[in-house]
Amino acid sequence: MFSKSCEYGIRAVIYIVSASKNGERVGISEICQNIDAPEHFTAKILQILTRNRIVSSQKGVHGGFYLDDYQKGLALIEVVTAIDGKTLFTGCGLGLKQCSETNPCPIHSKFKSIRNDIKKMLEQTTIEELGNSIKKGKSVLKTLKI
Amino acid sequence: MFSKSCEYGIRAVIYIVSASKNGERVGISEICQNIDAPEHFTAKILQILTRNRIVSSQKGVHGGFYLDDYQKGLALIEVVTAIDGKTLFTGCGLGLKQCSETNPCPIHSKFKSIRNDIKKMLEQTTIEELGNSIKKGKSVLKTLKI
DNA sequence: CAAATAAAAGACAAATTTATCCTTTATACA
DNA sequence: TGTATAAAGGATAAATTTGTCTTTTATTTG
Ligand code: FES
Ligand code: FES
Repeated sequence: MFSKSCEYGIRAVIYIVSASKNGERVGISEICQNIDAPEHFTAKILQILTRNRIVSSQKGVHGGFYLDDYQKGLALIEVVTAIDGKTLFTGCGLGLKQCSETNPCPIHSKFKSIRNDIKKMLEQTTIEELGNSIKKGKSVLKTLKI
Repeated sequence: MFSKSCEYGIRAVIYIVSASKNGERVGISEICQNIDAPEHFTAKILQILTRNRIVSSQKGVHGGFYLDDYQKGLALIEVVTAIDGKTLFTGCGLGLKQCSETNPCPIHSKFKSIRNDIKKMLEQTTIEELGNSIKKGKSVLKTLKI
């Protein structure tokens, strides 16, 4: 569904929101420990999100990553499109060069419906909402004991 | 969503069903020309499907691939699981080592719902049904002019 | 200003997926 | 029976994704 990069990216932003009380910044090593992701690789993904103004960052002492109020309200789809692009929402389910209404593949109609459901879900879900779920202990960002 | 292998595999079986009138066999090169897929690679995917008894094959003169009546009635999910496994239907949307009801990730509930929709769709769609759509000219298996 | 800190960036490496080529095996049919 | 045919299978290669390591840049703080 999502690429590994995207999975790490989503987990990272959710962790940042859930962990940074009153504008505190969260370092990359703390993030990766808590979401069980490779540090340098995840750092690169956060660079993408920072360039796309989905997360904020600060270098130097007491630096780290954080989300401002506007960014917290962003929907998950912003994170996904920044990392994986929009192929998931526009591409053909059978890999035809382009999804088309006039020359559809055999599963076009059924696939389109699912594709739209995914899009809708990602549009309706905010980063903050998921962060709150973590804060409340209602969900986790890494599998506990293997 | 699906791997390239799976996309080729699905398109191949649909083409075979749509093209083999009265039990005729279809050769790999004909298949690949009509679904716009790499020949040797697709051949390997059809080997997997043949080993899993989702398609039938015959070596030698007048040999090729075909589906018997039972196979035509198989649902698309058989093709997908044979090639991509069942991760799409059981795995965590955020890539946690395992999807769990008791320790869910923040999007578990919403993702599970979509995952089930995909599964249901693939269970309810038969290969034959999609082949008929091609036969009737209602859909295509490759993008015409680029 | 100098030192310490942490993200940004670039280069490289491993792993996986996708793709190609060549040989072997089974089958039909002349 | 032997030859042509087409799938099966094995080995290899290219491309992409994922992961690691090192250097550079920006920022804070003393
Ligand atoms: S053409 Fe395949 S999903 Fe639209
Ligand atoms: S735990 Fe993530 S989808 Fe179930």
